[in-house]
Amino acid sequence: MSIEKEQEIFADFIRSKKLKRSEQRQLIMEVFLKTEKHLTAEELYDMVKKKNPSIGYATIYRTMKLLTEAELCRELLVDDGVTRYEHLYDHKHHDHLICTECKTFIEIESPEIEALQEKIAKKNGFLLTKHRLDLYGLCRNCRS
Amino acid sequence: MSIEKEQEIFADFIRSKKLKRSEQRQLIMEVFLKTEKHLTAEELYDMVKKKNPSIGYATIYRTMKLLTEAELCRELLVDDGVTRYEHLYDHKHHDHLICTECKTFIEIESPEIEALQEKIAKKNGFLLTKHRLDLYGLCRNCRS
DNA sequence: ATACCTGCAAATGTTTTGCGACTAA
DNA sequence: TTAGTCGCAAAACATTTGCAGGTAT
Repeated sequence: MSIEKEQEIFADFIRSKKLKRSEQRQLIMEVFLKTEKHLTAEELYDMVKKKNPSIGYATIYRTMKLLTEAELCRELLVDDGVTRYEHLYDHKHHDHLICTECKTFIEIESPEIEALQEKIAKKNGFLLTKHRLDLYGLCRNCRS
Repeated sequence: MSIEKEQEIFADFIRSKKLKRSEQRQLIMEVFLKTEKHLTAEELYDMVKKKNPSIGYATIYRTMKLLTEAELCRELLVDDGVTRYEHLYDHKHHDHLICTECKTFIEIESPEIEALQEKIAKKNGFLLTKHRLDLYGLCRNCRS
């Protein structure tokens, strides 16, 4: 899975905002894009630190904010109080099935649920801007 | 709407856990139960402080944990990072429609959505323990 | 040369915890 | 009397920010 398109989008974003490219941002972006997981800032920090031991937490957070702004990343807030980051580019909207034991994230999609949500919002006079559906439970392995 | 039944449940809970009754817990419980809103710890603290100015934050948090254990309260985690508390006793399971502007919470219920969730969980081999559905948007008043 | 960036440490905001004094049982 | 409880201040935790020095354009 190539990450070139995303890198290009980020480069454009940096240029359009009159920001600068930097080694650190480049590295953090690569680590994030090459890992198809829902990573926490800490996990990202640990991975990036291996390639650049002088990196600071602040740079991780600041870069992830930029990637989020550039729509390459989505911040995921789950019930354990730690923000996770997931790929957004070329990913359809989806929700999550989360194993509370091993923290596996499975992405799910349900047009039927989305339709029902719209119906409920409409009935209550709301203009829906976003939603969040997390299903928590035990995965096949952790049920035993 | 009477709160006697809930008070009785809490008294039983306290007894069964070999804890003690106290003025502070009684007061916090009353303030919580008499307010049919989704309160934050801070809001609760402010309200309780009016009746007992010496109350501390820690007592609010500790008491709300007890009420949650006693199943009189549910902790609600929404995207602004602040925990809110809502009544649980005699309240059916429900989700929320939240106005991001005025922070109005509307409780919603959808057996159809719940059924679809179970179906998705089953398909993925998950044993569902809980879920969370928040719909964010603008309410009728805030749309203008 | 002029922004912008970085790492660090300090600050933030929410929630939890340790502790000595206090109080219900 | 002996647990449990309280309020306080300090700690914990994830995240953000100010700053002085460094870097891309």
